[in-house]
Amino acid sequence: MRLTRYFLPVLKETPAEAQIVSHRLMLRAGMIRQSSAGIYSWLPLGFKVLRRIEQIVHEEQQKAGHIPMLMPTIQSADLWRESGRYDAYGPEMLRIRDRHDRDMLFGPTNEEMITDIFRNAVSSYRELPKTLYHVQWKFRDEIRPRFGVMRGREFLMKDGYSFDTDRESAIHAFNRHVVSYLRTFERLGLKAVPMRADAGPIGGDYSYEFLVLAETGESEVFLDRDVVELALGDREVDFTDAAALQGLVDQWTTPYARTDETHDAALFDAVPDARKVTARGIEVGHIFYFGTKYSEPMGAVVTTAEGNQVPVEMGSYGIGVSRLVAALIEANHDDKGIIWPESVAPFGVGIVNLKQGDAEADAACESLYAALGKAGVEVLYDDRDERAGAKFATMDLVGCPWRITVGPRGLAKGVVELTSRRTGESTELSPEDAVTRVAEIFAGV
RNA sequence: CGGGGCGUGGCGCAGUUUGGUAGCGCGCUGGUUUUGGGUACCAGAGGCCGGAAGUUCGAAUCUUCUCGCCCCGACCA
Repeated sequence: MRLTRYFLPVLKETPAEAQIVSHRLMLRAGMIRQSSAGIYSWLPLGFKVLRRIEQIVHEEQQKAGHIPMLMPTIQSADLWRESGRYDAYGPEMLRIRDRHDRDMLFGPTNEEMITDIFRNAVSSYRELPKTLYHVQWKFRDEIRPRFGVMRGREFLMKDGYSFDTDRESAIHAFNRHVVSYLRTFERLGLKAVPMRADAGPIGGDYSYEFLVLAETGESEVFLDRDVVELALGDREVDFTDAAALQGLVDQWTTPYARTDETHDAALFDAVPDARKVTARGIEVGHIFYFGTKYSEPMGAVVTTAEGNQVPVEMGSYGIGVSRLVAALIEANHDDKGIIWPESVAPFGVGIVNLKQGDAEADAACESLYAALGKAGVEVLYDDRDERAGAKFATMDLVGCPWRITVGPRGLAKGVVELTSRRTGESTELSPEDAVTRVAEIFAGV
């Protein structure tokens, strides 16, 4: 993308309303604009990142055997009256009325709707297990929206729902989610830790939340260093192997890891001092196994092999997709701007033309731009007629992980400069080698 | 919802206490200059001061009502 043809309204100054770093940077980098309290438009750059994250979430869900679909944002109140949540949910639910005076609502979650779909279509244990999911906009009328998309009212969430005949199978579904979430967050370049959680209003007896570790996180977390050091890496995971999954889950959930809300000082004290870690985190995922909480009142039953009718065992599993954009920035920034991990960067590499209008510099940039595009790398070419300083500042702000700097001085020596946004390290190399090098970096992403 | 604060050009702000008809920086436009980390100078454009109703000869400024936004708290992905 050529910057002169893109829509990237960057701000030199920080808008007054933004308090936390991710909100500031998202506004300054032209990723979002507020539309009203807690509701944002996603400008092209922000939208690109949002889609990148969504794509990774989809891929990892499907690797785990979960089935994508899409449910509507607007739901009928009747379903919620069946589960009893229409009254229980309170003013956080945005209630609306259609022209026929029917009570509708903008969905804050989809348990009722998916249960309804399920009960109308499935009646035998033979069709189980199944896990369905979608990525859809939700609305929760927060009392006080804040921190940009971190605590917005409208937000993009991946929510999945598992259906199983018995508890054992349901735990397997739960474990698939634990491991697929670990993989998802790892691919996003984040360190996320599952922590035992209170089930909260969604209910249930088995619940973990996933916290991304970031210095500016909203909640205090207490952990055993052992869990921080765990990583799946390139390990192959067979999601159908219940025992193997249980092993992985145990590995991640046995070491102490709690948020301040569920923190147990006595248990934490049992962790050797050298391994005690106190940090800050941002909740980016929450998973629940809640059994028959919805299937029972809503009559979602299947016939078992023995001929009995039993309510299905269910779980629900959320990832805050739009919130992840902010969490990624909280975990990856410096005082100049954002530093995207390669896996989600809206543009993998930026080209800075130090002397726009100089025939040689222009030509060198054009051929780099074409070659990188051909190599499958997304490029942001700053072809504005701006000073070098302005171009560097913009590139740093929007956070391209790599930058190629092209100017007459270097070209006279036959080199351009390849710089890592994260480390600031630069190497001079020929334009051809720069393309090769960048292509290598992104080949594995 | 309780407590606090703020609405003045695209952004950041001053002016409000002591009413006299709007100003600064950035950005924007044109020009000159400059050119390896947000260049300097010149000349411009752009605001019915969130909205409504009052008080007054006169309101950004005082009064009342209203709308919006932000911060702290309880709540949440």
